[in-house]
Amino acid sequence: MKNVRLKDIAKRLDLTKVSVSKALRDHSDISEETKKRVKEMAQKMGYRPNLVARSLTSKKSQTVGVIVPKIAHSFFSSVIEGIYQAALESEYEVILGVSMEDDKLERKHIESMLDMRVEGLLISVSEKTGSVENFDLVKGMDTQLVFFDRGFTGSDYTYLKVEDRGGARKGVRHMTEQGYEKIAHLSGYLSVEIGKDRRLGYEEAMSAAGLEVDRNAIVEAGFSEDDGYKGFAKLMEQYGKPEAVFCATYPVGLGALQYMKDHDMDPAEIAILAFGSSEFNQYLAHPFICIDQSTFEMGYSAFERLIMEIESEDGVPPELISLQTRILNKEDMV
Amino acid sequence: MKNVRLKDIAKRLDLTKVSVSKALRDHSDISEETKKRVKEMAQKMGYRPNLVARSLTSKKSQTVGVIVPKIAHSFFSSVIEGIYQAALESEYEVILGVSMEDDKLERKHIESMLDMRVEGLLISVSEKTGSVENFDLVKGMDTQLVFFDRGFTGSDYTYLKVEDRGGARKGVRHMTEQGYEKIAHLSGYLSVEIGKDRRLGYEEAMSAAGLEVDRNAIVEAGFSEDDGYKGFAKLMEQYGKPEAVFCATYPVGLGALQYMKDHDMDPAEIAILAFGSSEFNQYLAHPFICIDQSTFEMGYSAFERLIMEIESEDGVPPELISLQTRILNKEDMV
DNA sequence: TCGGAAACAGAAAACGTTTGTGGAAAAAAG
DNA sequence: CTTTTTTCCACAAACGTTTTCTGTTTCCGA
Repeated sequence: MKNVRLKDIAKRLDLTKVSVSKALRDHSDISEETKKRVKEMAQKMGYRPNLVARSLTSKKSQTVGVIVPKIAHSFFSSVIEGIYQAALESEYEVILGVSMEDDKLERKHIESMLDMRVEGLLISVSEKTGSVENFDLVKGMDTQLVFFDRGFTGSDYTYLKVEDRGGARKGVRHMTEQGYEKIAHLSGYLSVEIGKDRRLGYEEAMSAAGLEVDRNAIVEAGFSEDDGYKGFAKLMEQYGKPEAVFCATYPVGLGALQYMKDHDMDPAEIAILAFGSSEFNQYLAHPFICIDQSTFEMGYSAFERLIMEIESEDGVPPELISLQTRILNKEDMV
Repeated sequence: MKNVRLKDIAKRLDLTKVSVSKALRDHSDISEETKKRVKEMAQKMGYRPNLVARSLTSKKSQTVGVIVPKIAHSFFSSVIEGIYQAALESEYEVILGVSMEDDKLERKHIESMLDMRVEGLLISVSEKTGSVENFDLVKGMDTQLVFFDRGFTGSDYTYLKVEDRGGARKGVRHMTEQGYEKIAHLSGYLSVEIGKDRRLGYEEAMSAAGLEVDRNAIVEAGFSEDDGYKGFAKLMEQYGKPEAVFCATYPVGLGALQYMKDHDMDPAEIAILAFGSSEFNQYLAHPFICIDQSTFEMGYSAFERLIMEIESEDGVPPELISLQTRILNKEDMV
């Protein structure tokens, strides 16, 4: 009753394990009659195929690895949900690893996953990962690699990212169209690609609207809540109160909000436009206007793309895929 | 350079694959000298052990499966983070499956995971899973099963849950001690264990404080945001405005809050006590008082426990483990 | 100088599958 | 009837490891 193998079924039916294997997989070698007998016996004996043995012979693990910097963060958990939705519709299992923003740990995960012979890897790189060399290991193996959200533009791998520059432009234009003029910007670190791109989008939209791009209206804050808090403080000091502020990320927006609360400012007076979104947005006393990154779709598409690369016979050239953003206003909050 | 096997290393060094295998694992059969040579060659050739082959012979996959109803939900993503933290400190990889609150899908995941020969399963059951029979499959295999958060009390498996009744009691007592008297309750479904237990705790704390348990002050709402919205509406109708309301879950609290916003009520006038918590709580105009379930710890402990059961030689009796809650006030919000 | 232990390495078998080849009997075609 | 084809199944080998068993040297003490 326990740990039934093909051999055990075979013995009971006076067949060989090979025939049983074939019968279970509906191979044409086997008669309908026999197939039926085999399947019934397998059921009765509680047979469960051993996928690790199968992987060994077939050289296919039907498994992909996913590595993210963190989980308890609405952006990633939503992307992951997209990944899992796509996985569900595929025949692959998913091994998830969390790098906790650490390149050494990221590397460790890659190694284990390669050793497990995953057929593909879906990675959003850690903050600390300096270069694409961290992934050279993959080259020696029959494993496809696809980056999502955070990756390397010039690499040999497909990379799905949001269209930062265009998204920022769209968001800021939305504000100018509403009549806002004194629009400040708490940017991300300019050393990071998305920080730079979002800022470029901001500048472009301001210029396009015929508004001056005031150096003092821009503060290089960072990406976290804490960065937002400090950045907003600096902004108040060097620029004064804006009508609206474009924040590089949702958490940065939260930090700014916190500053206002702590300093008895009325959040109603300053509109916040944030890159990113959160399902909690509607509960804020004054919800942000969000440049939504369609996180779920990113996960879903990234997974689909990876499988495509795995299953393609003769290699797919790597692509840089930019996903469109959309503006979430109060009205169309979920 | 690609797909190097023990045999390949052996050939280059004029050894057998067995010796190479032993050398790499520091077996005492092999001289230090040879070990060094082997390791260097392995490194040079880019050897990566094949864990699926290893699993097959050792009958240990060093892998556990985790099944949760959903991911993009702060409760679960935080528990998962705890699980991953514990996994990191262990030698096991984690395969994650999402049941999307569906028992059929849950079952499908269990089957695949068993077929992959995971050594253990960590499950928070779906809403739809009626009985523990959904897990009978596990019995036939060498796989340990541990429930967390949602599980079955009378089963043959260890179950880690939060101490709902005591937590609710503690929370409500906290309110009565602050002087609140008209405390209403939006409960979860009473058919569900945690719904019933939290309500019992509420009633006990009210009685203990010498306050009347008013039937009209209790509405059986549910667990979601939507349930909270409707439940609060009903409460207003049948009971009127309370001084405080104890919500069965954090989302229920959000629903109630939304109702207030939609009906021009001042959220400041009604304190919300919620079972559960959220990292966004501090950004609400009037943060909830939370009965925190120490989600991270639950994930961490559940994983630890599972590994313990896997590695114990001669079976561990199943346990019902209750985790303590703690009250999060505005002051000690992170 | 002998006996025995320690150090080192190889051979064979096993883990549970799948794939490929071969072959006997039955069925179809001539 | 023979020949050919088809149907059905068995056998052997392979996937990349680890484990157990066996064997050869070397080294040491008596």
